Amino acid sequence: MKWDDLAQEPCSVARSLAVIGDRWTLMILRDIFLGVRRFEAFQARLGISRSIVTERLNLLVAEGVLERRPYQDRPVRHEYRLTDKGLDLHPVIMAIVDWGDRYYAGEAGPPILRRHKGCGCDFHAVQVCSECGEPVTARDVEARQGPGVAPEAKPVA
Amino acid sequence: MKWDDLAQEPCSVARSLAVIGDRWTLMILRDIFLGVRRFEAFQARLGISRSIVTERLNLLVAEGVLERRPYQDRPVRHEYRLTDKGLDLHPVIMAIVDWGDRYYAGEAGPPILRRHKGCGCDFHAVQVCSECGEPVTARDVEARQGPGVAPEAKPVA
DNA sequence: CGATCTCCGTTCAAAATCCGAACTTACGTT
DNA sequence: AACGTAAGTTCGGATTTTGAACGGAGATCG
Repeated sequence: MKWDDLAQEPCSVARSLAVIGDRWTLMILRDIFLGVRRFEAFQARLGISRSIVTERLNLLVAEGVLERRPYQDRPVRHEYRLTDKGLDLHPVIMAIVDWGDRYYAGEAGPPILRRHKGCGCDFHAVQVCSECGEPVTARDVEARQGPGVAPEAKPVA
Repeated sequence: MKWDDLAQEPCSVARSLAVIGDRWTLMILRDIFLGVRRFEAFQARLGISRSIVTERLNLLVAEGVLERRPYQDRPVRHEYRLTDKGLDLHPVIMAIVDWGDRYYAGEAGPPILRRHKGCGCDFHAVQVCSECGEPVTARDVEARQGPGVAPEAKPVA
């Protein structure tokens, strides 16, 4: 399998990763959720090749995760903003943050704190079941084939 | 910045991605959470180079995400199992699944259904605030520098 | 007016990474 | 003896990624 084949897989993980499954793409998304919007800022903060920044931003725009919009004329300058589809990636970033905070934060604590505006507390994200509201762990989940897979498709496990 | 520098960044996203931030690594983790445990199975399901499978599994073992343990003698054969640290990656995979289900599932629906053993319902994961239990979206979060960053470190935004 | 600066890219050769295919080891099976 | 299985390793060529330079459209400086 090649990278480009991922989007065709009958698997939501594969199809998502075809868009965001790349280190720099995810780093760009991290920055975007922190408020970074401009090409130069991404390039400077990440310290990576400009062509990679270009390519990743273009892909995210093409996939509807980001929107490229002018923020001034003469000369025209654009900034990249999250669409609703992009905002829905927040749980992905938060899940990654939580894991990193738990296993890779030093003695001092996490590098970034996040406050929930709703209740005013510093928090971390917890995943709960959409139906009963109870926390969900790996062992609480039973996966089975869903309707989106053709019968002749290769089995998932 | 190079890939290897990610682990040194004062950022939980970067440090996590240094371990799991790779398409194939995340695909391997997807399979593991579906119950796949053996080298041959990963290689066959993903259809990627055996050397990549080797390298990724070794990294995950070195980082304590997976455990390599013999499941038979003569000849010795090993399988890869999630450690507790690895099980804690479940929210990451689930967040990716949810996004893919929402934006890339076809008419028919998602390719895989997941049932919550606790309540018996098919569900999707919802992220809530650890403090107040209310759902959290990107707009509800205010990030600021935490204790794990040295004062002289470069600012996060 | 000419020089330099900013922002947002593009181009290109060199370096790093990835891939497929074959090979290896160590057993079991027919 | 020949074949099959599980779990890798090796290696040359294909693909990606990178750094560094270049472009261009306007703004600002002197």
